[in-house]
This record gives sequence, structure tokens and C-alpha cells, in this order.
Amino acid sequence: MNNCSDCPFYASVCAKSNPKYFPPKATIFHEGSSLKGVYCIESGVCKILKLSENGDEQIIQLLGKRTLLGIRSVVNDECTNLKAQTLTDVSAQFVPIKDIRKAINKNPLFCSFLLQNFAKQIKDADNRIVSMGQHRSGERLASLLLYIKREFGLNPDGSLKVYLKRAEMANFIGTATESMIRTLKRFEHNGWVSTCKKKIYLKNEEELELLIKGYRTHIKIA
Amino acid sequence: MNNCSDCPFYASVCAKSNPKYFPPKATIFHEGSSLKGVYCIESGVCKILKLSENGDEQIIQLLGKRTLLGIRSVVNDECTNLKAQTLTDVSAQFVPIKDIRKAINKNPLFCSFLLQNFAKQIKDADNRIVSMGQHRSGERLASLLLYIKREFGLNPDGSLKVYLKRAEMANFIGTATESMIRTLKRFEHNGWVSTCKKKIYLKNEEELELLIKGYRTHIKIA
DNA sequence: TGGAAAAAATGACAATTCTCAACTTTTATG
DNA sequence: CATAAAAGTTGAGAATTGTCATTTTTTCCA
Repeated sequence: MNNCSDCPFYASVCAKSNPKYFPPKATIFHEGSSLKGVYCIESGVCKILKLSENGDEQIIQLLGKRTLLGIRSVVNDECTNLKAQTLTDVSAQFVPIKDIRKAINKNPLFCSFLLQNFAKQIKDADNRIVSMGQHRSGERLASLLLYIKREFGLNPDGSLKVYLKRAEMANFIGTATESMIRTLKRFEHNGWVSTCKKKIYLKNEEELELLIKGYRTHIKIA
Repeated sequence: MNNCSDCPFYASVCAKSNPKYFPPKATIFHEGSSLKGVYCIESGVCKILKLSENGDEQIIQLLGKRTLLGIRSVVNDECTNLKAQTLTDVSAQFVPIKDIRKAINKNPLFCSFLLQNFAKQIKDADNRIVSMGQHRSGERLASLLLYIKREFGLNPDGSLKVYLKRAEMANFIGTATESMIRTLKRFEHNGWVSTCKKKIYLKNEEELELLIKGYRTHIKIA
């Protein structure tokens, strides 16, 4: 999503030797926090989300290794507008605001890296808006499954590496949990995915792609 | 949205003397174009959209005065992923890629301006994702109406300055045109807006805000 | 390992939204 | 101004999605 490994100055800006460790379900920052720095994830996965008044969440991004948490708020000198929470054990380097600002001001390559990073985030977000506005829940679920594979890969057994709860998948694609479960079941009946407890295996990515592209207008029940 | 007027180097980067003029409904660039530069809008309004296979569109942004068109693609050195089309007469300055690159490399303040500009776009897009994922069409329409007022203001008679067709409003909030019209009618019946031909007047912004915030769960019919 | 808590799954029904067809109003143009 | 084209509106019925209650399965610890 916004991966530091492409940045020649990753080492000088982010890499130190005293990472902080977070357990699963830990909050790294709340919505509305005034940040003193950003975190660069060394390992593990976080979700970035917005809570609504009635307590349910919309997941905006999933962030993994070598990703900067909170950089948008720091650049704009604002409080965070989203909440960051771990999905797994996470180790992350804390980078104080002043170091980020210095890098932006003194280091044109870091600046350029950040610009490209932001540009990619805008592009991804725009695609997400299209998906939410034009696609039904089936197409959005297909997008999510392919996105998880693309960004985070597979376990040795072929299952998706990042495990989300059913409720989290629903919160990502913007549907009720029950609706998401029914759609996932339809995918299973079609032979497009298989599930085993928390593991999900993609069995037919071509059909998932076709669904997203609109060449499969209906999800067959059997 | 990404307004150049905050940038001390706007004049040196964007301001020249030979603007290009586009009539309404003109395409400034298609999706998939390789850009030779960006446009800085001097006057008028454009829509940024994605076309789907079956021809219907999702509007991502509305861009007005002193906004850079195409800057994301140029920064990432990619073809455009969206289409830009005028809604009104538009005059815009063309800024060649090399000038943009030079400004990014040589001009830390321009770079910093762009970063903040991008950060704001990410924030807006994230809010849009939340709106699409968590809100029903009524709340999304309310958001659109308030967004248009906030970004573009009102005419002397109090009507929203930017005129969108019913179909375009629907394409922005991601519903069918007929659904959008029915929702707008309900707003009228509630006394929250009034319409006259293409003009829309906001009569009760507080209620629209409350609807978005979730304190009005139902839109009353009468 | 047993049992409570959390998560997942299912059914029934309600609410929302979409689609299609018909019709009315507005806009554009000769 | 007359007319055609475009945009807006409405109704009816279908499809999708949400809600709530309940049951089943899985996970987590004591």
C-alpha cells in the first residue's frame, strides 16, 4: 500500500533498533489523536478504520510490513481521522515527527518517495470508491479476496495469509456480516473459493476477476 | 480539493498567459491517457470519473478553480486511471510535465504543498469510502449537497453554484438516477431543500447534518 | 480438557434499492 | 416559435441487502 522498501532512504528515516511490540487487537492510535510521530511496521498487519456513532466500523486499509502509520496526519499537521488497530502481533519503529519533517525538508528523494506513496494511496482509494459505488456485495467481496492475495500473499498451504473475521470482511466491503457470509457461501457453492475454519482458499481467481469486471452478472446458487 | 492558492509558488509553476478554453461536456483527458502535462483550472468546474464496462460512470471528484488536473498520474509516471470532463466552460493553464518535475525537485515549498494537497485528497477519499460503505443513499445525498456548498458555494439567489444533472448526482453517490430523484423529493417534502428547475436550495442544513451523523434514522415521507 | 465466550451460520421477514416502462417537463436548435 | 432531443419524474414489481432471533461451531482459558 505504501511500502517503504522502494525508498532509498528507508534505512536512514525509519530503521532503528528499538521496535515497539503490539499484541493482536491493540490500538496504535485512536481517531482524533494528536500524533507525536509515525510508526513504520516491521512485521504484522494492521487495520485502519473509522468508527461510526453507533459503533460499527468501516475498514479503510490493511497495512503490512514497511508501511507508515499516521503519515497523512503528520504531513497535514492534523489529528488523526482514523483509528489504527493491530490484527496480529506487530512490531513497529516509532519515528518522531521532527525526523519526518527533517526528511521531508532536507531529503528530496524521501519527499519524492512520499509523493509517489500518497499518489498510490489516492489511486487505491479512488478504485475503492468506484467499487463501493458501482458494485454489489459479491463483486466487492471478490475484490477484497484478490486484494488480500495481491498485497499479502498466501500461506504455504495456499490459504490467504491475512486472516480477517467474517465481521471484518463485511466491515471492509460495507455490508452486514450475515450478507457477507451468504455471499461467501455462494462463492463456495460455485467452487470459486473454499474455506476451512478461518482459512480461505481461492480456487478460481479468473471467475472472481470476471465477476468484478461485470462479465458475470449473476452469482449462481448451485 | 487541491487548491493551488495556498501555494506560494503557484504563480511560478502554473500561471502563464495562454490558457486553453474548453466548452461544457469536453473531455480533458480519457482514462488510460499518457499525459504530457497537467492542467491548472483557472475557472469553471470539471468532474473526475471512472467509466465501467457497461458505460455508466462513478464520479470521484468535482474540481474547480486553481486545481491541478492529472497531477496524480504525473507524479506516479502512469497513464491516467480516470477521465476528466468539463461541466461548464473551463479555462485552464497547461503545465508541461518537465515543469512539474522541476518544481518537485528544485522547489521544496512546492513539494510540500503537493504533499499536503495529496494528504487532503486521501482524507477526502477515505471519508467518501466511509460514506459509501456505511451510509444509505439519503445520507450520501445529504453529504453531496453539503459538499457542493462547502467547496463551491452559492449563487446570489442562494442556490448551489454547481449544477449537476440528476444522473450526475446519482453517479456521485452511487445509486440509480430514479432512486436519487426519490430521495431528493423526500428531502423536499421534509422541507430540507427546495428545487426549481436545475437550481437546488438548502433550506435546513442542520437536519441534513443530523441525517449524516446518524441522529435521524428515517427520512419521513411527509 | 471442560465449559464459557466469541464467532459463524441460518431462517424469516422487512427495508432499501434497482430496473424497466411510460409519461412529463425542460432544453436545444433550426 | 415549433419541434425534436434530452432530462426529469413516476409507478410497479423484482432483486438485493439489512435486521433480528436462534442455533451451531470454534476459540480461548481456567
